[in-house]
Amino acid sequence: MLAVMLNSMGGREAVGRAAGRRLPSVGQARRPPRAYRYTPGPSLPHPPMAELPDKRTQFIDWYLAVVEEAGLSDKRYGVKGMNVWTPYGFRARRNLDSVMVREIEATGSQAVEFPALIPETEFAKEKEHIQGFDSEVYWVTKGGSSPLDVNLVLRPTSETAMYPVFALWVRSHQDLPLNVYQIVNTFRYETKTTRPFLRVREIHFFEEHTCQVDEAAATARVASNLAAFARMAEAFALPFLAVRRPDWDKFAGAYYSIALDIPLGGGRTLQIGSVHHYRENFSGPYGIRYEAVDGSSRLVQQTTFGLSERLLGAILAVHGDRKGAVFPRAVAPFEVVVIPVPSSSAGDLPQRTAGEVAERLARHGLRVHLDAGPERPGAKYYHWELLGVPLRLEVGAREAAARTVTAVTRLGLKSSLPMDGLEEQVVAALAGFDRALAERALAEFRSAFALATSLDELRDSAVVRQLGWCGREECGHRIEEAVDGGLLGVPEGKPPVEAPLPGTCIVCGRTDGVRWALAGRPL
RNA sequence: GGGACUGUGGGGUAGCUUGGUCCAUCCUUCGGGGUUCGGGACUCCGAGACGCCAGUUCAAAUCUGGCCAGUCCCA
Repeated sequence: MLAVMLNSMGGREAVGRAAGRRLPSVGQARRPPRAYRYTPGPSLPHPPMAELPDKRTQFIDWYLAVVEEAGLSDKRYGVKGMNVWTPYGFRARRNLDSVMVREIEATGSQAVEFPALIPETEFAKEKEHIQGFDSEVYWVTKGGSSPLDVNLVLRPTSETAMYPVFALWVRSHQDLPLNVYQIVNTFRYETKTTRPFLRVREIHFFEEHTCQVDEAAATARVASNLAAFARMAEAFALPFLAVRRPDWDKFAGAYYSIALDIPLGGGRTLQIGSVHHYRENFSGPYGIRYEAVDGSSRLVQQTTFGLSERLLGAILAVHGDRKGAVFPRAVAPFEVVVIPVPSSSAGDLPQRTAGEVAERLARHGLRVHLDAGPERPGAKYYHWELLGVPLRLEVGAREAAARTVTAVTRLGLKSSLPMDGLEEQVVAALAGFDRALAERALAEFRSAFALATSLDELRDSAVVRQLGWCGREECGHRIEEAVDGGLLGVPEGKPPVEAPLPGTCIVCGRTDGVRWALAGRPL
């Protein structure tokens, strides 16, 4: 793993500084974040207060500003697409991973870890696969100064690393199903502009690979993966679509691919994961066979399930707002921040009480941070809102006198919680926050789709279009041309816009085999 | 893969056309002190940069070349 947690940096809880760059600190003095100015120009004598670009009209500027200002990733590392995970960003990632691990292991999958280097000879065994990845792999061709006899590929994904070994592991039907996953870094020589979390060259990758006894079992595994992802997405308050990609857009080597897509507004979409059915496309070339109950030798049927830190980008993109990041409880680096509100007459009472509150909540198992820094409370409010903490607790003289704390969620819901039973009240407030966040996201999700009945409607569309498609490739390409994007494919299950089945293909007007399909512009 | 552009303290910038005014401007930031503190305080003192390597020149942030990095457009 190249991701290294920065620790033992000296100073009391000083996790806020790395490599000379000021990071959002966790345990030390805070200052208001510097003003963000998104239109280049001469400095003003009095710069405006920190203000983010408008999310709707300048999405990518807004996104980059949030990632930078909230200190989630440091993109100043000198290699394109390879960014540094900061202490704060790493906390989010670890929480994200733990949800993925929890849900995939609930389906009986086991963690493994395969090497990062793959011999060219293995990499080349599946023809479509190598064609799909040929242009974006990193090669290791030398050991020291000597050229290698067999060049090595730095894994862009791990099929070709795992499957030769699977062939050794799988002997009998009793070895099946084989369900294993790993969370590792993979490498792709991305040529487009890279973006923190959304498009990187070193990918923090979750990949499950399975071998099944037959086609029906593999199909069931695909369904199980989709269900597991639905549970993850619920934890992230992230509405999504499972869409079967058209043949020309499936994963290199797959029999079919189901993509997990989210709308980003403005007709744009983001693929945050995928589940693939390989059938025997890989088990053939790699010789993954088993002896069946009847004594015959058969090839296994394979599936994979892939996710990455794009999920983190998606969470930022979907939930973030004009004040900055908004994290659902499951991924929030801190679920609660406690802020003492000093006053001249109260002495150290606010600090003391805030400390006690933080300690009680931490003992209750919550990820809590006490911001005891010297800044004024208002500055701290803005700071932690930018960083996306779900719940803020304010403790001042008023609260101390009334035996309460003031609670404000990141969505602005304010309440007064009694000190007695505070732990339960805080947990309830967090649950309420998650629900409100999910509702807000769902409302946005619903408004991101609309039906289209003619190709003209696809042009310059500000929503993702749901349309009738006959399934023919030539019609698909006409659709892609019209939206200036992609035919995402046919949604699994109910389409986003509830409507009776379409009568005709939007392109050719044919009536046979017509289904709802989605078209948008992938980010 | 092809093309265009850019690189000045931690972040953002002025200066570059016409080399000398620059031991480099301003805001922010960072360190220290003091007064403050219920939604981004103020003040005093201090710190920090011309992407890298060559070249031209009496003199280079400024001109030239190569490299590295980044951004945008096209395939």
